[in-house]
Amino acid sequence: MKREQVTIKDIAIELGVSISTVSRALSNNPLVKPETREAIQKLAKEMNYHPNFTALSLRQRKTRTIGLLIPQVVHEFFAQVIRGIEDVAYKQGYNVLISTSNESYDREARNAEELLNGRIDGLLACITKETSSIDHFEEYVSREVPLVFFDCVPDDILSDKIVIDDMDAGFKATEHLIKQGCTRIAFIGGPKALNTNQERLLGFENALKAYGLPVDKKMILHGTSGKYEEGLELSRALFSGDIIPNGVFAATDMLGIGAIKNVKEAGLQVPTDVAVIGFSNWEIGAIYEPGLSTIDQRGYELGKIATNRLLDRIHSDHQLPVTTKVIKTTLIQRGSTSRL
Amino acid sequence: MKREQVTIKDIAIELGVSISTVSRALSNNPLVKPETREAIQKLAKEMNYHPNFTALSLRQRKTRTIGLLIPQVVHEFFAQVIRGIEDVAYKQGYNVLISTSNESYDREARNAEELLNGRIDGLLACITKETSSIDHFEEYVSREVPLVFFDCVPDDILSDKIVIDDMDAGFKATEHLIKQGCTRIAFIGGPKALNTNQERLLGFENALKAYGLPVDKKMILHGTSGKYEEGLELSRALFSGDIIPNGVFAATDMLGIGAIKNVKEAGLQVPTDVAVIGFSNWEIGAIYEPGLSTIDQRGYELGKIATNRLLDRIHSDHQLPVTTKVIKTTLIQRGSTSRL
DNA sequence: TTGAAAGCGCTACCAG
DNA sequence: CTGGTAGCGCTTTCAA
Repeated sequence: MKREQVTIKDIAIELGVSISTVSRALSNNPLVKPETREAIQKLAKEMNYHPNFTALSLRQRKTRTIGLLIPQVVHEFFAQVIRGIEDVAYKQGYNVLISTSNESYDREARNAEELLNGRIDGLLACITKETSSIDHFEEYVSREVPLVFFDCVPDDILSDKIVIDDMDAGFKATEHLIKQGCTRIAFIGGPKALNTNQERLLGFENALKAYGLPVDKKMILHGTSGKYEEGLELSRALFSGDIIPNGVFAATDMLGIGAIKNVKEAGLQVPTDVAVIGFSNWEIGAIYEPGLSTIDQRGYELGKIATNRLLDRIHSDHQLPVTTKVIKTTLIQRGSTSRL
Repeated sequence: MKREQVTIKDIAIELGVSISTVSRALSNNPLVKPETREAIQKLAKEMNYHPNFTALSLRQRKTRTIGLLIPQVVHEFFAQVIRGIEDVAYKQGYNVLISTSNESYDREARNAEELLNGRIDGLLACITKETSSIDHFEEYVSREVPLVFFDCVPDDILSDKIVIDDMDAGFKATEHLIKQGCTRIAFIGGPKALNTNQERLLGFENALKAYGLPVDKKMILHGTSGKYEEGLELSRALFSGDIIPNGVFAATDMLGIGAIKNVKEAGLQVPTDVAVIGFSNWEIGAIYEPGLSTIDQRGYELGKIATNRLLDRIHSDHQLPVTTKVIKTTLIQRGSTSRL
């Protein structure tokens, strides 16, 4: 049915030489006589020869493909990460095989196992919100298949990790609110169990303590999705309590925007009555009114760094020591916290 | 260095049987004696055997991988498309190899050629804004490698295409503005050469004509990026002209939001003075104030339909007729056009 | 019911 | 400088 791909055998027959010679000629092996080589290369071009990728992979035991395992794609942060990965991978002639778990632990585990069959040279992974057991990654470690985690990483695994300094970022965000004169600051975050979320909260609490402000558990609320609607709800709960906050640190931009919306609906002014800072630096925050102050999560850099690390590991002929790289974030101030 | 993957040969040696028997046992071939089969399967599990993907691909001449060639990932529409593709692909046991062209024609061409080496079973592609020549896709057609275009598709190629009905959508959007009482309606769009953009403009003009409104070339402006900042600029140009529009059809949501922002800054009210409708139904439009009316571009469905079509083609043992599927869009009305 | 052997497309070794 | 051959891991015919 389908016209088959041209193989070196076809070229060899056509020219009456051996396959070995064709193979050598095509890889510019100097042992081949120049005329022979040119004739072969010319014919190869004419016949539209492309080396068969699968055969090459099998032979050389490498696929020039890296796997990417993430919870979702419809997410500005992951999209940025993918762009970083693609940019580095493309330059080095690698392809990216994408596998989304849809925030499902089972799908993540299944995908991770399936990719462990020699089809990728290494894996970049970000675990889901609900991932607790990491058995499905242990075999990468024991088989020494290059594996680099980024952003949401498991604690107990001997593997490279690239993360942003969530605690430091949480501290900076909270400190910023304090310096803008906020005295009653609330935290609204994503899933309680998520390690990035925990770190941001820790930074929040540390900042309050550092500046002598009380840490009030009633001012700390957790959601599940980290989305806009949840921001609205959590904010409603917050502003119907005993103590009305005058500052809110939201662990995601969408929560932050939901919070602002609620505050405005409650007849309060942002930032005068309540200052709000988000987290991630999504495009929407710059466009929303007022502009949302936020922490830049640097997805693009994260993707690039993780990929470079993975490729280093892939190309290294000896075991590299396992490292955890922590990336510092930057604070972006916009209208939602500009009180002074 | 790395601990090798377990192969059927290892199992065969361990059990003192031939590799053929192991192969058969693992594929549940009924010819194998039950006890032998069970012993083999048990050992395979114990040894953590995973069939080598590359060897399988080479042998069976299929990779269970589909290629995806898109201009960018940091784009809500493409993210939705990818989600649709992944969902269908995952269910059918296919993996997705992603290749972004970064809106560069050269990179698109290079990627397309590189993927034509037997590493994918078929390709899903959306061409870039600047793609004119499509030589790099012709070989897919001549070699009968399954190829399905979606969204931005080339005109002159004998290949499946899945597109949304941009002209109809443009008509609907404009008609909606007219029915809301707009009489001087402007169009702001992306690159003039982009076929989706042209279709939307055509629908716009048709609607004006159908309702007896004049088509004024001064009220039609094109940009290059389709982004927020461009919306601001185009809108500024529009509102500093002789005729002040009371309705704007923006060919992307970001252009629409830029336009709204500019209108507000100019001291006019949305939707009372100027009604604005966008295109794509990005999340930001629902959150922005006022909410942006828009056309739902149905990226998720587009991705699903395109993938199903591609897989049909991959699985079919005879040449399927080439089809173009046109998907109807739906209008979503929000505050930015609710004048009545 | 099992084994031997060919072959998918390619590279690399060993002879000549 | 060139050809023959083995082998990457697997399936599948053909023989036994």
